[in-house]
Amino acid sequence: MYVVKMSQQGRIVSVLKDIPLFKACGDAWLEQMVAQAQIQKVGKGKILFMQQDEAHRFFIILKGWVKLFRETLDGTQAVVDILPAGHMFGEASIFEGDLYPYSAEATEPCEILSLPLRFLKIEIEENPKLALAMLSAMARYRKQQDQELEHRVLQNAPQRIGCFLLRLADQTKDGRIVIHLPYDKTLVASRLGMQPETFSRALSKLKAETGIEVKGATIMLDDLEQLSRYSCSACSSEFPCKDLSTSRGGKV
Amino acid sequence: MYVVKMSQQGRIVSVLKDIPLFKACGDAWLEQMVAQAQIQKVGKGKILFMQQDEAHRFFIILKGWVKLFRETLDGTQAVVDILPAGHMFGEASIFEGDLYPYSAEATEPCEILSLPLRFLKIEIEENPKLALAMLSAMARYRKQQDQELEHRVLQNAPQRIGCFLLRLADQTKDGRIVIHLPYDKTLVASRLGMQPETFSRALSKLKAETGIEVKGATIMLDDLEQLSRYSCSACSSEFPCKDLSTSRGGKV
DNA sequence: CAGTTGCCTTGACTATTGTCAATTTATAAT
DNA sequence: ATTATAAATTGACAATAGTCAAGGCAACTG
Repeated sequence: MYVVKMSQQGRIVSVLKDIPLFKACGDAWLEQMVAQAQIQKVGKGKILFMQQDEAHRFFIILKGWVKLFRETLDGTQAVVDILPAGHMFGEASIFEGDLYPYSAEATEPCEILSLPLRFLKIEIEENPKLALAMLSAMARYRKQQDQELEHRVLQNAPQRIGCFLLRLADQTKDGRIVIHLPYDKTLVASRLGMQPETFSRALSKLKAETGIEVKGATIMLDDLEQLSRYSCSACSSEFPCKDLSTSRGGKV
Repeated sequence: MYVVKMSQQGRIVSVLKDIPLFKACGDAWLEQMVAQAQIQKVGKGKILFMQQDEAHRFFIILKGWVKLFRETLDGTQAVVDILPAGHMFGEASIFEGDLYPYSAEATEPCEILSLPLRFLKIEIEENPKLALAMLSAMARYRKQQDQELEHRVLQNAPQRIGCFLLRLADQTKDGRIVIHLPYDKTLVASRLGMQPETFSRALSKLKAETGIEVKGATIMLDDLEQLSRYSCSACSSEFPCKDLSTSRGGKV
């Protein structure tokens, strides 16, 4: 872990500017923030923080994927989300009594930027624009969570996988499509709330039911309709999904 | 449905003042809001709005319980929440492109207050205090949703029922406790994401495992530990739950 | 290149939950 | 009270997902 060098500051500022939340913040504030930034390169499996830890900093992923999860005393995990580069996490603790509401772990070698929560908190209180942006972000997240819960209730394992794949694809595209799983199947399974074995069998069933081709982490479809007819029938929203972020692969 | 009479306005204002969100708003604004208020008395099963309807108003429950749900084309429902008197719903559509993100139905005869969303939206944009209060409310909701999702993954049916019961009880209290189910078992079942038959059997199992007594909608325990040992072992947070609202029975 | 490791798959079995149908119990209405 | 109506329970069975153990495959390592 190291404080950001002058030469890197430009890079960091541009990363921050790519995050919708910080559109509301002036350059002066962003630069002040970046001065407090730290970057850490971590290996696979590195725990960034544990649920209920005191939250002093929030994080932005520069490289790699991060798993957010909650776990019981006996070690069983419920995966909250798996986030790609460009995404932020840990910032919600501002509203949770300054405790992290979940644990975070690098699922592969990652580069993680961290910033002090205190400054964010103050700025939210003092900059109404940022407060509004934060509201939008929270609302978007809320929508995703509602949908996630719905999927767990209404979709079975093969349908959830189909839905997951559809959301990885460019839904405006017609015709043949190739999808790459963004991370290990085991991880995808946990992200979808099922066991690896169930995932494997469910993917086979999806293959049998829809005729998709599976080759390792690569999935090929003749067209999206092949999947959407199977998966989206058990969803309250119709295809194409209206809530997809530009950076696909993780919830915003 | 009727516009609120002068004689009722005082009552409405005091209802609004009991909602944490509106602590941030001045009396003048509240009265202006109340002038636009409507009250409707509705029978059981009345649909207040459907998912994806254009959202012009948000609602506050004066009497009765309201079910929020999402449903697929074939009519299968995923219950998002079931709210008691004093709670607000439909306000999140401000951030969802002015469409309701779920459907709402009265689960029994209800008295429902509705207010224009437009004014709320404007006030949120202009009153930073309200924006911050809204953020807190959203954060609280988010926490609940995260926990809900976790419970669905980590707890089985009897454990979820036990958890539901614990959250109805006064968790500071020691010794013998009597709990009343706030609504039909069928509804509780849907709230917990299971079939009525599963609920019935799961409750029997809970009874067998923990020794609670069940008599219709009344449940008696010797002490909370009886339940918490059974249910909370499959939860990432420890007992007692720190996130309970004062008005128990529904999520805040 | 052999050997190790981790990921993925498969089989056999169990546990949990859902479905359908029948019945009992509770509630409300006349 | 008597009936109509809805809610809850129960049994028999099916579907879905989880568990445990074994084997296969591929990537990395020395």
